[in-house]
Amino acid sequence: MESLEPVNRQTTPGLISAQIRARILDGTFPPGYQLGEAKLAEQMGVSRGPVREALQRLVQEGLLQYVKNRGACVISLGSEDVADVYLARGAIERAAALILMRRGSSGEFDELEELVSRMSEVADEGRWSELAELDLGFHETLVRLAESARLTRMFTTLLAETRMCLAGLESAYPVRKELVDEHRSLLAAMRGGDETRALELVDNHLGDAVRDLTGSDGYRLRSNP
Amino acid sequence: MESLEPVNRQTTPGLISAQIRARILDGTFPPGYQLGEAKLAEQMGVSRGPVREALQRLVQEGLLQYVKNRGACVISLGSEDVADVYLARGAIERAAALILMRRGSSGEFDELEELVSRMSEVADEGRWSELAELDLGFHETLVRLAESARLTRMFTTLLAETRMCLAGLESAYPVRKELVDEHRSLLAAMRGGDETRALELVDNHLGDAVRDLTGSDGYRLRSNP
DNA sequence: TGTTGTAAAATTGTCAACAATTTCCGCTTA
DNA sequence: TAAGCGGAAATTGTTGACAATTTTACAACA
Repeated sequence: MESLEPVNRQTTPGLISAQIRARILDGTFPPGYQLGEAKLAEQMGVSRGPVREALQRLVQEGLLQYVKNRGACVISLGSEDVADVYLARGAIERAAALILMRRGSSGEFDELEELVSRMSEVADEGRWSELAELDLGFHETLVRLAESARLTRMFTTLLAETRMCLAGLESAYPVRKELVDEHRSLLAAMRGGDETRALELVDNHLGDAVRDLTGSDGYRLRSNP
Repeated sequence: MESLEPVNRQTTPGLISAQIRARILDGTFPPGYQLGEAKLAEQMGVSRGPVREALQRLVQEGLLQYVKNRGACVISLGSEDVADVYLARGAIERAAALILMRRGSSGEFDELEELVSRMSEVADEGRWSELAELDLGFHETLVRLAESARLTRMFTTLLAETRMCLAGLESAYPVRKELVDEHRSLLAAMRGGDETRALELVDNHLGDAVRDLTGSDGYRLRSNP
């Protein structure tokens, strides 16, 4: 017998927070921007209650900062924060990679393979913004495939913060030539079951990203000599 | 000149959520218990607004579940959830251990040494509940010493969920004889800079905990043969 | 007896108004 | 001119009331 999916309508604060989140990530609300409850409420045609709830949700996600009696404003991530975001991503992604490798079912990797192929195409044609999106998609998929509710939950927040890091750059996304190759070789290492190498590649990949974003090397997880 | 600490008065929702959190963790509000906003508000002498905000905060922490139009109730963690909590803890704690080992300054470990000593004392005298608290304290300290805001933030939630797992057991905390030794040898491995062994010990330690909590082995990160 | 429809009760969702706090601006004063 | 001091304006925090939804209870009916 077919199981029926439960209907889940969106809640009002959910819709509101989704809109604000999108505005933050696409740069409409830049870092430091102060979000007045009354203004937002009027613009969206609701009262301040649901808006407050939405803002608080975004604070928990790490996209907004709340100061008592002074409201919410978009966080601005310094280079230390960028390094910390990628450090935390490393923790989650290493665990996800380990789970996939030790699970054994190699069919899991096909979805990742597909993404790498598309990255390769897109990179050849110089569509950099799409490449950036596929890059994030690869990592998001990696964690999702691990099928851990908590790893996924934590990574969702980190992914949003990563987009903040990228949006913070006025310049274009600093795409490296090696980006596609790095994903390809990571995938190969995972397929081959070479745990040590796979974890090393995850670290290096994220470390490279931090170096590109911050200009210096603030990443704290260099491999030992 | 002495630096003056900024005064940070607690916000009302903060106080409320702290109280409710304590009630959940000490078992006053058992898993599945439904939390009515009006009742809580009356008991604490505030209106429903701040209570809603507090509840939402606890939902984000993973202690409550929210169903649209039906309010919040305390989550009940099945054995799958227990395994997932410890899996996620493994991800964070492995990263923290790596950071500490690669940082080099061995003075960091003294605080952990102190905790292990106290664990040993307490275990000899059979004060099990204190031992359980020190156990959690060890892991909390391990992550805090890594000085990563995001690792700490994520671990706080996982620690609360761990306490939920422990509170869910009507029986006493299943303390193992090996508990103290496991911490001691982990600390030794970290001091010695033996990364592979340290990570393995973290995995085994958490895996053992899951086995004791669920009765079966639901932990997904066994070491390879 | 078991199911269906309906109304009452209880609970959550939303709103608008009021209180408390902070910020901003012009005035005074040395 | 610059610092200090109100007071007004703006913003957040909290409240109580009302609307919408869900649950529960109970009667009608096959």
